[in-house]
Amino acid sequence: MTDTSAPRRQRRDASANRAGILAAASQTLAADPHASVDQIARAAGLSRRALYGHFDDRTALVHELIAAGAQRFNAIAQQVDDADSRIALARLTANLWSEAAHVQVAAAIALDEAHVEETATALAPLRRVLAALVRRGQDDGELRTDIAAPTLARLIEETARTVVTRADTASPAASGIAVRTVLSIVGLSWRETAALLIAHPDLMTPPPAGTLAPIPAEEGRA
Amino acid sequence: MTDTSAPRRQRRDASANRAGILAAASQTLAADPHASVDQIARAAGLSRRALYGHFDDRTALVHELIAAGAQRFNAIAQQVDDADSRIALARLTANLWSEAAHVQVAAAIALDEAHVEETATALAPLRRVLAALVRRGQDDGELRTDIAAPTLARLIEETARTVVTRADTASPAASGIAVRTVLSIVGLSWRETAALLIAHPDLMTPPPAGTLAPIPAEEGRA
DNA sequence: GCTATCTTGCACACACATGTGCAAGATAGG
DNA sequence: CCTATCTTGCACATGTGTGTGCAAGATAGC
Repeated sequence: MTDTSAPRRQRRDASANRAGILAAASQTLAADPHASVDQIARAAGLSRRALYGHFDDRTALVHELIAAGAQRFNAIAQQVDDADSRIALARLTANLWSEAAHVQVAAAIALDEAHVEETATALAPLRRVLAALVRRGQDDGELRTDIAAPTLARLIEETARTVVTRADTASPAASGIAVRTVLSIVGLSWRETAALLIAHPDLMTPPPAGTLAPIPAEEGRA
Repeated sequence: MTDTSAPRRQRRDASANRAGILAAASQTLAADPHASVDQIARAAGLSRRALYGHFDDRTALVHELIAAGAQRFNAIAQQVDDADSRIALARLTANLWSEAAHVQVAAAIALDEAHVEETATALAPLRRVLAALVRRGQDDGELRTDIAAPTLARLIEETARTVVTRADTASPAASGIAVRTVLSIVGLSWRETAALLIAHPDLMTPPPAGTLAPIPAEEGRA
């Protein structure tokens, strides 16, 4: 039935509220992965009942958050293509950080027993990029070789997650710390890291807005 | 009433069961800080009801775990007194690791909203040692100075926790990875770390049993 | 201003966890 | 072997979270 005379469109405030719920959930769950549906709804300025009008399930809501976060994660991973694995790693971290507000949720939820598996599959592309990066870096003698590639990759991931999850996103110095931490894990001394960052000043100044975020800027709400 | 003719002593199996509950709780909560009392009791081979015969509260049980873990933590911290802060840090990590089975709980619980504050105060001595160590190391030019002391101390702590919490304790290589990770965070290159570990082979072979655990086998209860 | 859409608040039913009371059974230990 | 101690299983009250149904009210949008 191609119902040309559709009874009526979806109201605009409805989709705005839906987006608001996602934003609120992102914030709330990043702080506490076990936050209740009521907490999320309240944070979005809606009632719990209204939330269930937009999402079938609590898990449906979480699914959507993970999907969105993973998409950003993976998109960032695809963009990195520096010849030097150390630069690539640094850029990956820095770019990832610039999206910290959007990915903190995924990072936090990744620790939740109930959704580990889902986040794992969602982040598979990023994992592949990282694994390849580490392997290549070790072959080229740029990264440490005293730790096996898979272990090192995992270590980078866990460390990065820790920094992203438990850092003050607001602080301007945080980005630098994240990058330095990853490069440390990968085997560089802090002076080597400093030299590398001076040689590549673009690492600390993320690409102009738009380049990194192909996802339409979701308009903010109250 | 100094009741000389005490009705009867506490049975021996009772205290054994109490210890069993603590051990089970340690294991279970390390894996999932939100594990139910029933899960813990079952893991100890007892009924939920029996557990409440040994502990007033769920929190009472957690309290005891945190206290025991923190005591081990802090005892280890006190023993480290190397002149070189890098060696001290490495030894601290290695010794801490040798008690990993006992401290994983505290590390896991430390992330739980409900008990952060308690673990924070319980681990205060360790934090002080670490803070002093970092400050001294920076003054002596042994540790990186591009990150402020408090931040670096926090970074070390978070990283160590991550490794302790999310590593395969069984693997013999894990200890080495933990030490290398901490030294990396602190600013050393992986080759510097390797050289340091070769120069101090005692770091990778923890002191003989008994040296590290001055805690007397906790006898009977209150 | 009419109406379909959205939100709200209240009512449930259900599941799960905590903590307690009590009677009946097992058992360590004198 | 006797008995105080311990464990067990059940029932119960309480609290919290999830998901749904329904009627009444607000409001966007034609």
